[in-house]
Amino acid sequence: MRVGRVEVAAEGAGGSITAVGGETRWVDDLVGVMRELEGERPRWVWGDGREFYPGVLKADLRVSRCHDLFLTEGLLLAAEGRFGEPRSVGAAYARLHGLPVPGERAGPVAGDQGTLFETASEAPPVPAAEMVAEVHADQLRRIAAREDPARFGLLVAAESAGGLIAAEMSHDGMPWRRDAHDALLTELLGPRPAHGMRPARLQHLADEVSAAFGRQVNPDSPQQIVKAFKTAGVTVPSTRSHVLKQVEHPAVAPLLAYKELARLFSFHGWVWADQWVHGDRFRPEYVVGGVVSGRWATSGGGALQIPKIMRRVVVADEGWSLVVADAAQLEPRVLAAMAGDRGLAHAAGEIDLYSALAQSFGGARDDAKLAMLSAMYGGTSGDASKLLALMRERFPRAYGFVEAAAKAGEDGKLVRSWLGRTSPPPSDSWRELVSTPEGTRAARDRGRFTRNFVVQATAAEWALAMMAVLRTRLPAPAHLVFFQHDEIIVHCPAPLGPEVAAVVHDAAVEATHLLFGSTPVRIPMETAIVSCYADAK
DNA sequence: ATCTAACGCGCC
DNA sequence: AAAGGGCGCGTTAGAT
Repeated sequence: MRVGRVEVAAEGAGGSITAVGGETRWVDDLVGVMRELEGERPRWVWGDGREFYPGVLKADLRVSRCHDLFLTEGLLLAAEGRFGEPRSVGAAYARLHGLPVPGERAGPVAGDQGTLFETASEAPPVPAAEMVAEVHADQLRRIAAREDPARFGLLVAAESAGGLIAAEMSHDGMPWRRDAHDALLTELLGPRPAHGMRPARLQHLADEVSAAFGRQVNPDSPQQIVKAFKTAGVTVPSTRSHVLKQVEHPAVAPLLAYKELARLFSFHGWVWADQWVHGDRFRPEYVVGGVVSGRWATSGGGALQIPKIMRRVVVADEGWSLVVADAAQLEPRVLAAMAGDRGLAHAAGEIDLYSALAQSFGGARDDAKLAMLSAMYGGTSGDASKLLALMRERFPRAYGFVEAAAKAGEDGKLVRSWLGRTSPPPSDSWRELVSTPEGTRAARDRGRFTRNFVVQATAAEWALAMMAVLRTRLPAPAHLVFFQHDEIIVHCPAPLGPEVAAVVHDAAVEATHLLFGSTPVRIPMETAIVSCYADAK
């Protein structure tokens, strides 16, 4: 069903609302009016979902789809080679009208007070509805002007859906059993210590380290550790755990144990839980498109770095289940589809891509995997060069695809994902460095970045498309509670588990079709219906 | 007192 | 000879 776009701008409790092409109305209860209109499933157009949508959720309304001007502006600016310019509606409007751009870091202005910056700190004094309307119209024009407007439009829709999902996941929270978390910490570290103190187990390990060195050493200080080892006659280049594992010294064992537990204590300990877990729900702050490749980042809570050992405290509510699903071997499958490499696509039609690859190689699965990863990451270590030669021979189009991306990067050019997300340009200092004799290293570094960018960014947009589809098809009250690059968790009443798993499967198929049309490549999701996250795979 | 860089390691 | 892409974030240690 084709339905219209409706622009909204909140101002206090009320706001303005405009069916595109029609009159702008002021309404005192914006969310109430939106609730009535949502039945027609319009695409809501708003400035910045991070500000706008949480209030809508608090009022218990969820919308089907939106066009997020802030997120879209970021995609467009990057595609236009203007990476990093301010993305707010106010900034976009100011650019349209040649006004000072809020948030812009302009060059220093001559003055007798040293460094002054010409910055418009606030949006232009124009009604929000007017800014939304003009920026929206401008964005639609710029999307239409892209090389492939249909693909870019899909990217915009997927990114905007990501904005909805991120807000909803923060709103709903991920099940997180505070009592189980506390028990786990106590088991590993000892009881919760007083503020500013080490837990008993950590203090014990720290004392062991000092005893082994025969003097007081702070195990949190790499400098002190390196010095202490030197005094003991052992020279270490760093205190990374894989380095220390090679060292024979009585301090090593307690030190490694200390480092592991200290990280748990400070990153995901009691203080962390006090801040981020409430009512047995973990509510992190996601940053949609926070990584240049389009992956999400977090601005708090470290949701994308939760140690695996913590999975045991993620437990479904009584009578509910977690449907845990991840897209296995997503990046090589995406590469196969993008590059149109028939051989690789054939292998990517199998459940275990690397095994299929190994057959084609006539080698071991591990070799095939290393070859694939080296091609995507630009690695050349160990046996990789031999394997890469084989890769080039057997899968010339896939190999050529990532090589071309690497070459473009080395030449300082931009690269784009399948749907048109664009890499940042190299910095001025990079350009200077690359033109010098010592510049080859910098060029190769950027080549590796752009080589990986095309694959990682396309994988990220596949995941966004998959979630966007999934979100609209989930049977109520099932809802997404977690997303980590290629993995999702849905929380649902237990009887709905199998249906949700089926919907996840369908969403993956649909996303593959949306991006790549007809392709032999399959991007399957492995799903598990569990009550505890730790029980998945 | 506050900011920043480096380190190191958790996740994909 | 070795070598890989992307992040967040707590701690230390040095700079301001």
